[in-house]
Amino acid sequence: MNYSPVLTPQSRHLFTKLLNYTHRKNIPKGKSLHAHLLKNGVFPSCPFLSNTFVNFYAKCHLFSEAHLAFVQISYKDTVSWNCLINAYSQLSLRRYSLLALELFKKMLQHHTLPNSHTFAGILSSAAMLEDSMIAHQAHSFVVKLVDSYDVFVYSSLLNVYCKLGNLNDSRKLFDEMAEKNSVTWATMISGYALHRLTKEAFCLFRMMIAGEGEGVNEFVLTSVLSAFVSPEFVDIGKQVHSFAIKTGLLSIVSVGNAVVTMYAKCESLDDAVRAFELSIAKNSITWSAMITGYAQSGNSEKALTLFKEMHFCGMKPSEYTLVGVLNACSDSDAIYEGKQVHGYLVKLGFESQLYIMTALVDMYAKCGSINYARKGFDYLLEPDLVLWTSMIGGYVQNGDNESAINLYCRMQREGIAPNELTMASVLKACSSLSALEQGKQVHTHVLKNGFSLEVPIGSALSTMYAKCGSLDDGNLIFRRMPARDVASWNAMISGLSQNGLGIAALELFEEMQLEGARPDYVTFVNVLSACSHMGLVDRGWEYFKLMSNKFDEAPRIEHYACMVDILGRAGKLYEAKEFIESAIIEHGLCLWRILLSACRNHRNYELGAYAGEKLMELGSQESSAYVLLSSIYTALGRVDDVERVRRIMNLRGISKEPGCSWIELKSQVHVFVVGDQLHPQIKEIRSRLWRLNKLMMDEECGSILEELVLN
DNA sequence: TTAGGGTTAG
Repeated sequence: MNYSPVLTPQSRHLFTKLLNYTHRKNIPKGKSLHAHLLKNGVFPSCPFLSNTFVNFYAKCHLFSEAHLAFVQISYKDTVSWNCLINAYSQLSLRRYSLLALELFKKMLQHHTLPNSHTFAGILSSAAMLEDSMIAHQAHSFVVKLVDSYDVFVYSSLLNVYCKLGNLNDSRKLFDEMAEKNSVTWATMISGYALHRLTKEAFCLFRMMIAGEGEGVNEFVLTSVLSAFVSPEFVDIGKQVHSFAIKTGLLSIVSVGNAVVTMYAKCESLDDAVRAFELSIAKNSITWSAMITGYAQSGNSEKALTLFKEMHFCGMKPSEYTLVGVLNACSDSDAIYEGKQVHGYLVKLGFESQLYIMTALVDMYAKCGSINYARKGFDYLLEPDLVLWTSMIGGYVQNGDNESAINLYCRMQREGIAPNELTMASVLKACSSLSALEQGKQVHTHVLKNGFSLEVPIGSALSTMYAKCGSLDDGNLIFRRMPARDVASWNAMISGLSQNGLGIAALELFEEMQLEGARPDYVTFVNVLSACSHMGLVDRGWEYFKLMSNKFDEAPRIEHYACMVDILGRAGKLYEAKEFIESAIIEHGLCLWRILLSACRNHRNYELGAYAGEKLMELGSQESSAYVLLSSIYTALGRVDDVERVRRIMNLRGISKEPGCSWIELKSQVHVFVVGDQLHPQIKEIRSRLWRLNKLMMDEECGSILEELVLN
C-alpha cells in the first residue's frame, strides 16, 4: 500500500522527539511517549509513526514490545517489516539472524515487496549464518529489484560472498561496482584478510591510498592490519602502522588495537608492547590483545602479570581477556592462578559462557586436573563441538584413553558430527591403547565424514596403524597423504622402529632428507632408538653428530638417553659411563637408570652398583632403580648394602608400583597386573609363557629370558 | 520525513 504521510506540526514535533529517544536508547521517555499517543488515539491511523515505534523498540532490543507494536499496525508496509528484520540482523547472532530470515519469508507470504533496505539486512544475516543458498536467492532478487548503483546492497553482497569464501565472485562484483565507498573497500580487504590472502589485501589497500587515501578510515585500517598474521608480513605491517600515525587514525582505539594484535601475531612482541604502552585510549580489547599476545608467544607469566595490572587499573575483563589469561595458565601449568581466575570469572557471571568454559576445561586438562575439566564440561548443558573436542583431547593428554573413547561414543550417540581434531584425538587414544579394532572403526568414521588424509587425520591414522602393528596399512595411509609434515614422518619412522623394522625406519629417514623435509628433535629420538634396537653403534654416533652439525638441533636428554641405550645394549658399558659423565646436560637421572639396566643385562655388577649409587645420590624417586640396585647387591653378596638401599627407599617413601600390561583381542581388552590371578585363562597363559621362555632359553636368548623372569 | 552495508581481542 502506498501511503504518503502527512504529519501535523505537532506530530512532527513528537516524531523528532522519538527519533532522538531511539538514537539515545532512552527507553523510559520513548515508552512514555508511546503511551501518551495511544491514550490520545493519535497513532494507529498513522503507519509512519507506528513504524518509527517498532524501530524504537527494536533498536532498544525490546523485541516483545517491538513485535506487539508491529502486530498492531493494520497496514504493514515494507518499512514495518524492515525495522524488525534489520534490528535482528544487526545483532550478528545466529538465532537472531535465523529470526530475520523467518520474518523475510513471512514478508513474502504477505505479498510485501522487499526493497534494498530489506536485502541489506537479509544478506548480512546470510553472511552471519554462512548460508550460501539464501545468499544466492537474495542475489537473484537483488538483480531484479535493486538499482545496480545501490552501494549498500552491493557491499552487503560482496560481504556475504567473502564470508562464504567465494573471493573470485566477490572481486568480480567489486570490480564491476559502479559506485564504491570506504565500506566497499573495507569489506573486500577484510575478505582477503579472512582467507589469508595477505598480498591481495595489501595490494587493494595500496590501490586505495594511491587515490590519495580518500575514504581510508578505521575500518579499512583494521581490516588490512588483520591480514598480517605471520613474521614475514611485519615490514608491510609497519608501513600501515606509519600510515595510521601520519593520518592521525591511530588515535582511534580500534586502530591501536589492530596494531598491537598485528605485531603480536607477527611475533614482534617488543613492537606490540611499545604500541600497547603508547595507546592513549585503551579499552578492554587493547588489554586482551596484549594479554593474548603474551600468552601465545609463550610469555605466560607476563600475560598473568598484565591481567593483574588490568584489574588494578579498574578495567573489567571481557570474555576474550579471560580466555587469553586462561590459556596463559594452561601453557605455564599455573593451576593455582587458573583456579583464581576461575573464581573471579564465576564472580563476574561468566561461567556459562561457552568459550570461557572451553578455555577452563582446556586449562584444567593441561594442568593435569582432568576431574575438574570434566566437571566444567558437565556444567554446560549444550557443549559445542569445540568443547567436546577439548574434553576428549584432555583425556588423551592425561593418558585416560578409555574415557576419551567413551566420550567420543557418547558424542556420536548424541548426533554431534566430529571435526578433524576430534578424530585425531580419538585415533591417538586408539594408538595408545593399541586398540586396532576400535581404530579401524574410527577409520570408517573418518571416511563417512568425508575427511581427507591431510594433517592431522592422515598422520594420526598412519600412526594408529603403525603403533597397532599394522605397518602395511600405516604405510598405505602415509603414502596416500597429499602432504606430510614432520610429525607424519616421525610417526612412521617410530612405527617401523618399534615393530622391529629398524633398517626400514632408517631408510625412511634417508628418504625424508631426500624429499627435503626437515627432521626435528623427535625424528632423531626415533632414528637413534632404531639404531639402538638394531645394535648399530657407529650409525648411532653418526646420527647423534648429524643432528647438531647439519640440522643445528642441540641434543636433548632424550637423545643422550638413546645414545646410552645404544652403547649399553652393545655392551660398551664403560664408554656409556664416560659419555654420561662428559654430557653437557642436567638431569642425568634417566641416563644412569639406563646404564644400570644395561649393567644388569650384561651382568657387570660392579659398574651396575656404581650407576645405582649415582641414582640414589641424585635422589631418584623411581622404585625400579632401587629394586634393581638391591638385586645387584644381592648378586654380589653385599647384604649390608642391600639393607642400606631398602632403608633409603623406606626413608624416601618409595614403594614399588605393580607393572601392568594389556592386549586387545576380538574387541575385548585383557588386562594383566603383576601377581594377579584374575584373568579367567591365567593358568593356560602362564603355562604358555613358560614354554616360550624355555624355547628362548634353548635359542640362547639368556638376557631376554632374565628380563622376562625378573619383571 | 520512519528501515540498510564494513573492523580489532578467542
